[in-house]
Amino acid sequence: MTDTPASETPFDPDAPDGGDGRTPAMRLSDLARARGPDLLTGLNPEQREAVEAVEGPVLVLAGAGTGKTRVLTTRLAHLLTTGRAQPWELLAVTFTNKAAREMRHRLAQMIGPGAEGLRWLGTFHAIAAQILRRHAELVGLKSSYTIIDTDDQERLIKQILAAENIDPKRWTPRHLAGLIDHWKNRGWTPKAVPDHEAAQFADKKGRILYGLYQERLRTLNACDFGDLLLHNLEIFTAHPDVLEIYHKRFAYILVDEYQDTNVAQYLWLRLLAQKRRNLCCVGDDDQSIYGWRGAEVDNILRFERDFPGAKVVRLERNYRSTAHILGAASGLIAANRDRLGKTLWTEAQGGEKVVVRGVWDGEAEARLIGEDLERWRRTRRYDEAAILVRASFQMRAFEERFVLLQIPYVVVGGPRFFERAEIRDAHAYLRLIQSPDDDLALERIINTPRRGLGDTTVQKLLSLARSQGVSAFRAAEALVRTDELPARTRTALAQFLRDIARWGDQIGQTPHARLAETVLEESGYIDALRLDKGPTSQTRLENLKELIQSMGAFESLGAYLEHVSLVMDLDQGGSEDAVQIMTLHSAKGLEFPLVFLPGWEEGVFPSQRSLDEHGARGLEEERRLAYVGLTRAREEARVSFAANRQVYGRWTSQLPSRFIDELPPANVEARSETGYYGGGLAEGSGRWDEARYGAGYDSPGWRRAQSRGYGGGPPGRTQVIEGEGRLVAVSDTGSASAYAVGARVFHQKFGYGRVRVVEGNKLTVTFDQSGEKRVLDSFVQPA
DNA sequence: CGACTTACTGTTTTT
DNA sequence: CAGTAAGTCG
Repeated sequence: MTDTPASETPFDPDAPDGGDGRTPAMRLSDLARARGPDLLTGLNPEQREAVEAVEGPVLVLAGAGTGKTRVLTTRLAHLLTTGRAQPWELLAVTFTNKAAREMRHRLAQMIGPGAEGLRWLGTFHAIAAQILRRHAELVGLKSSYTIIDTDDQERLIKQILAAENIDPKRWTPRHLAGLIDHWKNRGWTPKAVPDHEAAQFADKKGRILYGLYQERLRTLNACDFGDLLLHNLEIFTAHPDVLEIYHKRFAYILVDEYQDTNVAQYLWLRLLAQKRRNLCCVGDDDQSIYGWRGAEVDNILRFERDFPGAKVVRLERNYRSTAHILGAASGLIAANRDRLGKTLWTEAQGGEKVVVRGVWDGEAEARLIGEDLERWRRTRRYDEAAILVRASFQMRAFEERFVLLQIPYVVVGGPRFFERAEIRDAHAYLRLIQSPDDDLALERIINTPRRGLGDTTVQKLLSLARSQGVSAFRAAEALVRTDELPARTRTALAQFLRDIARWGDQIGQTPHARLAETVLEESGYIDALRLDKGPTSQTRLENLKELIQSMGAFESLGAYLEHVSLVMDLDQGGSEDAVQIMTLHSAKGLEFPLVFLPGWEEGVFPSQRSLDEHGARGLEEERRLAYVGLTRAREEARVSFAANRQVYGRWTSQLPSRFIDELPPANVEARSETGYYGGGLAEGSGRWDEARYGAGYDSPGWRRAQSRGYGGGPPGRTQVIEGEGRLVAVSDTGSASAYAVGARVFHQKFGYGRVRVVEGNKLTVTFDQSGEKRVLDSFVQPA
């Protein structure tokens, strides 16, 4: 993200945006005349409507796989080529850098290099940061403010808690950081936080602490991610003249993934759009999966109320998946109450049904999927397949299995490059040499590598700094001129200060990548890492090398640091043929021919925590997550669940997810692996070998019963789930359990126990060895 | 100040 | 179970 210097007057209509007098728009309209009509050809009627509804508020409800990005980019291109707007008059906001990059790229394919002129295409945060740079003084910051990450944020809060004598064990810095984040997401300044919210932390000190934190940030000339938006809101509401500038500037506003906006972002958009009302929001309420981080589905649900006369366009024609996959996904999501309602359809005929399979445990699940993948590989590629899990702890079983089978895989998402400690350390050095007053950077690396400046020294330094009202660096400079410190400490500190100053002097003279190298070498950081015989030290050295390499692409050190603070994202070059393993969250927006959806078990998916903490709302979000998962599949989706799973080292008995019951039977094939594994029933006890898992599954009666819960189904329906020639689960979905309270039972994993509670076919059993568990009655046998 | 042991605590993720 | 963070000892 290249930034223009703050000194420029960007709002002058004659600003040099276009360059040589022939503005991009003129070039673009020439282009339009040349090949105008083909921009809209190939769009279906709804897509076309969404593109051409140019004036006034528009809400585009774009279901999964309905060509959302195409509509978005075509709309931008359309605005430009028809001459309605100049590139710099378009505000196009996304959530991720990836999405912004993608949009710019696709636009460039449509209209050529003119796409470069869209200076206001970017993430909410990047655009808010740009605006804040220009008006920073209005909220008490300098335009050179730094953007701090969550690490710094927590450290700062920790200091504040310590200063306020609050027990950091009872009230963790992370907890407060989370609350403050939440408040900022809602657009609340300290004053605006409602009492009942503020009272949540440390005996009603929440508001005060939030205020102190904001104060500290201001003195450090820093802000966190939430502040970028919040400060924008403050500026816009307190300074109508500034807002006016942007009203003039932004002729058309476009928002991607509108269902993910939080309150602050919503207010921001509303302020910017209220004058011209040319706001087009694209989103899908059914794919809102970020409620836990502040997204308000409500924003999309009430769009028409907020913008009276809004045009609503539904994109429902899906170009991605087979009819069965769509049917399964639509059936599932229909169970949600809070939705605007869309029905995906496709002209595609045929295709496989969604496969649902039950297995004994997590290991068997990994084995089964491994085999599927090997079979798939005979005709297709590994990178066409993805495994989408609810939580990352599920990944390990697959990784272990794939290493064994030598199936190549990549874990997408994982720990981020810029979040690694060594990268943050390197950045802290660079930040410090650039602005020595950056206390957070100083604190991070003053004793990294160890140079004898421990906790006591740092504490002394910080308290001195606070009492003098100066930065820690300045305080240190004063301190080494006194006899306050022990001789050794004093020498070490003096040396450190001299180093920082010396490196600082080299900025602008030494190329910044080279300078970074020098700093890491001369500080002893590299040496310390070389001496470290830990298993990760080698990788960390390589990471640093990569960092130095990537710096070369930037104009200056400042430009580089600005970039990393906002774009914590690196292009992941993944061209090898490998199976992709990732969370459902990180799969949003992607698609794969073959998708595995393992771990569909109560407690795992839907996640117990979601249910506990957010009740019905949490469940609906989990269901949307399931919907997102299914709709990633182009050709085949395979859901699985295990009867037993090891979570945090403990074995737990699992119940199939309620989402499985909610899949329309017509689109599902409940596959027993019996035939394939050639096994009969290991210990058949008469009633078990009669039915196959699939037998009763398609019956509407069974399904209706299921959706009401396991207890109330038609009598006598038996569900058998098998794997590897051995009986893994039998579920009597019909009549009440054959077991009575007090009965002695045996379970393969948990051993002997006594039935304590019977609810339909679910038992609560007190096992002699493993304590109380909830199990399906079919997992146990009379003892 | 640094190495070692013990207690604890575990979703989802971007910016 | 497994990773980390804080606490204890030399």
